[in-house]
Amino acid sequence: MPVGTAATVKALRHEALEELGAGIILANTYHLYLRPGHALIQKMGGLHRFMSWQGAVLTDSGGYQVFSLSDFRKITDEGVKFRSHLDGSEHLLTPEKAAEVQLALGSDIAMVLDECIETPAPRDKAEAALVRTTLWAKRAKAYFQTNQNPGSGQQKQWQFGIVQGATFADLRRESARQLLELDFPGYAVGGLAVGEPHDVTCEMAGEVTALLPKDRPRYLMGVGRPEQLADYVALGIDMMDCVLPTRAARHACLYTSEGRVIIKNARYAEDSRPIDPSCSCSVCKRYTRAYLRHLFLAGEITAAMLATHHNIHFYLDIMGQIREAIEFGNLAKFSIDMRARYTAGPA
RNA sequence: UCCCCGGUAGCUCAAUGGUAGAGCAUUCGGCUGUUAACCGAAGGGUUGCUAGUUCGAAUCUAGCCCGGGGAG
Repeated sequence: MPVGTAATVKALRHEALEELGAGIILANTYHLYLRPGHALIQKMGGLHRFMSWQGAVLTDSGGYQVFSLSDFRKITDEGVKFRSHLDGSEHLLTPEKAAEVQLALGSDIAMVLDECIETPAPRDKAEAALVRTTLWAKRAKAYFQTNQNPGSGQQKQWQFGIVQGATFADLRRESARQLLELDFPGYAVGGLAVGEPHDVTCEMAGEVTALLPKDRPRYLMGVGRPEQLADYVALGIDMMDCVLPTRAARHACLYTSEGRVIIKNARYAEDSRPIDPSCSCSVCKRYTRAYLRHLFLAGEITAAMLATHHNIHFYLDIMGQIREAIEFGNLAKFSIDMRARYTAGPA
């Protein structure tokens, strides 16, 4: 899922997303609640109609902002008290409020509010966050079920639970067990890829996917690097989202089949090759590295647009290749090849 | 011809007698449920030139060069 926090995948028009075959994007409850406000979006006919996007939308709950906006918040069992990063105003985000906002937005998949903590974290802190996340999931589900309005002709929304437990395998398992009792239509694994080594991420994800039902979506939140995606799929992960392809693109880092290309580097000044010679995206078909580099150095908006287009194509193409590899039974080999190409470095 | 203002990093400018700095640019890193067209590091100086005063001058003095303005 490309990330479109503020109801837009930065630097990409929906036409481009459709061309790229993006079927679902991720938007953010916290950001849309602050601006333009869920009431306004509801008045405009819901998130899909408001942003004119016919694909699916998953809304994150604001749980990650509990972690990333740590200077601006205070957490209690009731919820999270935030100071807006926009104007400093105070807001209380509770599990019920997060569900309410997402119902108003009308996203296809809503996430429960969770408490995401940093790693490495002490065990007592991880336990507390786990307990609170389950408590919040219970309340979020109750609110969601009571207030979902199937008579309105609106499409039915799904709500996913989120497993926490930091880097403790037993806590991860316990968190999964507690959420399974609540019977969500899909489950996410949260609080990973926040600084711990990749093999720890995999170990934790593996502990959880082993317990979650195979016939419901299993979503690893916030990952990952290109060469890591196949590892997660191999562990049973069905869904992922990541800002990396879009953010890195705006910062002049392009992902290619031969590794990362830092397009601002002087070595590309007279490089007439496409970003990735073996890429079939419309940017690679038309533009050279030299031109892309020029656009970045000149600070042109088009640089971000073209780079983002390519990186999203690259990520979605990897997912396509992973599906193919599964079909042919050689996912493990694909994963090894991918990592080898990335350690080899760019052309 | 005279008077005034200025000349410091590639650019725009700080530093009023005591170790010459900043922003931008350049080069190179980083970015994992977006506070992020962002963040970090590095390179880059005979302070226009020449003399002088001083323990010590980007800073004070004189002359010259260059730019801008004014007077005639």
